[in-house]
Amino acid sequence: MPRKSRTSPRREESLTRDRIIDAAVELLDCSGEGGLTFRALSERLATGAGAIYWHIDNKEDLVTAACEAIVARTLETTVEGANPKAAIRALALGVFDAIDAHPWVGSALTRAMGQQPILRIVERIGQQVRQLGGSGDQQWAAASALLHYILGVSGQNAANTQYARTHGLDRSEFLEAMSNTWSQLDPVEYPFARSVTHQLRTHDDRADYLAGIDLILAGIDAHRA
Amino acid sequence: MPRKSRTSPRREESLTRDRIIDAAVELLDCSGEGGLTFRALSERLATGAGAIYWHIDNKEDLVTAACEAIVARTLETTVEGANPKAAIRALALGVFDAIDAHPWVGSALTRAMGQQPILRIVERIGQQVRQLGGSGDQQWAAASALLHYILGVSGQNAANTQYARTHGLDRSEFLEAMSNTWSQLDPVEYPFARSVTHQLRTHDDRADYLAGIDLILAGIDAHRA
DNA sequence: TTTAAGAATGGAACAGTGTTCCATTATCCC
DNA sequence: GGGATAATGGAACACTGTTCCATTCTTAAA
Repeated sequence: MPRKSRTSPRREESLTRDRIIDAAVELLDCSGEGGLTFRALSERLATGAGAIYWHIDNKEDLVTAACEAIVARTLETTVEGANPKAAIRALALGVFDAIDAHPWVGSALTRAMGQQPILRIVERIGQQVRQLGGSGDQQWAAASALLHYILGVSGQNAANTQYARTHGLDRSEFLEAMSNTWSQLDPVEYPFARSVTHQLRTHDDRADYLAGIDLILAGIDAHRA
Repeated sequence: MPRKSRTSPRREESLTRDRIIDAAVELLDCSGEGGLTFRALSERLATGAGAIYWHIDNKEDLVTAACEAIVARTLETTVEGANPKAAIRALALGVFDAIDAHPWVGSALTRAMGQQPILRIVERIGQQVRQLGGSGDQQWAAASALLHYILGVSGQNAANTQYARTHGLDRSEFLEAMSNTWSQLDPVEYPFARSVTHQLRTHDDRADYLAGIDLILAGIDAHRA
C-alpha cells in the first residue's frame, strides 16, 4: 500500500485505490459475491494481481471498502424526516433498499462490526433516538435493537434474493414453491406454517420490514411511558 | 448418493451420512467456517474425498445438514414457558445461545431460507404468536418480525464472535478498543457514538438481545390494543 | 459355491481461488 | 544525469471444492 496519496498522480489513468474499489463494486453488483475475483478485477483494470495488492491489503479489506462506498452514498442521499420517527423510518428504508440493490453489502456489513460503515449507521440512528428522549441506557437499548433489526433483516432479505438468483428462479416462483410445500405439511405438527401459506405467497418483504420497525418504535414508546 | 439407507450396513465403522455430518459439526465447532474442508474431513474420517461425495451432494448440502442437526437438537432441549411470551423469550434465548455456541450456524441459517431448519423455528414461534391472538395478518407480521429479529441479531452476534476470534482477540479487548476509538471521534460529527462509549464497553449482548425481544412483544401488545 | 452386478471406497487429477514474490518500469528529488 | 523508491504486471505457490476412475467389498441370483 502507498504510504500516502501522491500529490501528482503518475498519469491520468493510473491505478488508484478508488478506481479499484469502483471496479470491485461493479463486479459485485453484476456478478454477485462470487464474481469478485482478483483475476476478473485484473482483467477489468488491465493490470496484474500484484499491482492491485500494492493498493489493497487483501480481499476482506477490498470488500469492506466497497461496502463503505455504498453506505456513504446511501446515507448521503437519504433525506431526513419531519420528526425522529419519520427519520428513523426513512433511514431504515434507505438501508433496506441499498442492501436490496447491492445484496453483497448485507453479508459484508455483518462481518464488518465496529468498522466505519457500521459506525456511520449507528450515529444516524442514535441521533434520532436521542431526540425521542429517555435515559442513556434506554437510548442504548433502542438504538441497539434498531441497528440489529435493520442490519439483520436487510441482510436476511438480501440473502434470500441471492439464494433465488443463484438457484435461477425469481422471487414469486420461489415463494410459490415454498408456499405449496408448506401447505402440504402435517397439520398436527405444523399448524402455523399451514395457516400462513397465503400471507407467505402474497406478502411484501419491504412492508413487513417497515411493520417490524413500527413494532419496535411502538415498543420504545410503551417502555418509556 | 445412496438411493436409500441400507438395511444392513457394510460394516460397523462404515461411512454414513450421519457420521459425515457429525464430523463436519465437530470441525465447524472447533475450527470455524474455514475449518471445514474436504481434506480435513477426509483425514478425520480416514477416507478419501470421493467416498464423502458418495453420501453428500456438495459442501452447501453438508453445511445445511450440519445446521439442521444443531437446530433440531436445540429445539428439542428448549423447554416451553408458562405463557406465550415466556415461551417466545425462552425460544429466542435458546436460538441465541445455540448460535453463540456454534457461530457458523448463524451464517448458514441466513443462507438456508425456506429449508427445514428455518421452517422448524417459524413453526415454534408461530404457535406462540397464535396464542397471543390478533388477526391473521397481525400474526404474520408479529411472527415475521420476531423470526427476522431472532435470526438477524443472533447471526450478527455470531459474526462478531467470529470476527474477534479470527483476529485473535477476545470480546472484552475488542470492545475496549472499539470504545476507545469511538471516544476519540469528532464531537460534532459523532455525538451519539461518543455518548454511548460507556454502554459499549459494559453492555451485555444477550441482555440487549432480550430487551429487543421485549420491545417487539410490547409493540405487538400496543398494536393489538 | 461361484459369479456377476452394483454399492461403496480412496486417492489422483483438475480448474479455480487468494496471495506472494520478483524482475522490470516509471517517476521524483538531488 | 543518476539514485532511490513508488508502482507495475505476471509467474509461481498453496490451497480449495469437485470430478473421475480403478479398485474393493457386499449382496443376491445361478
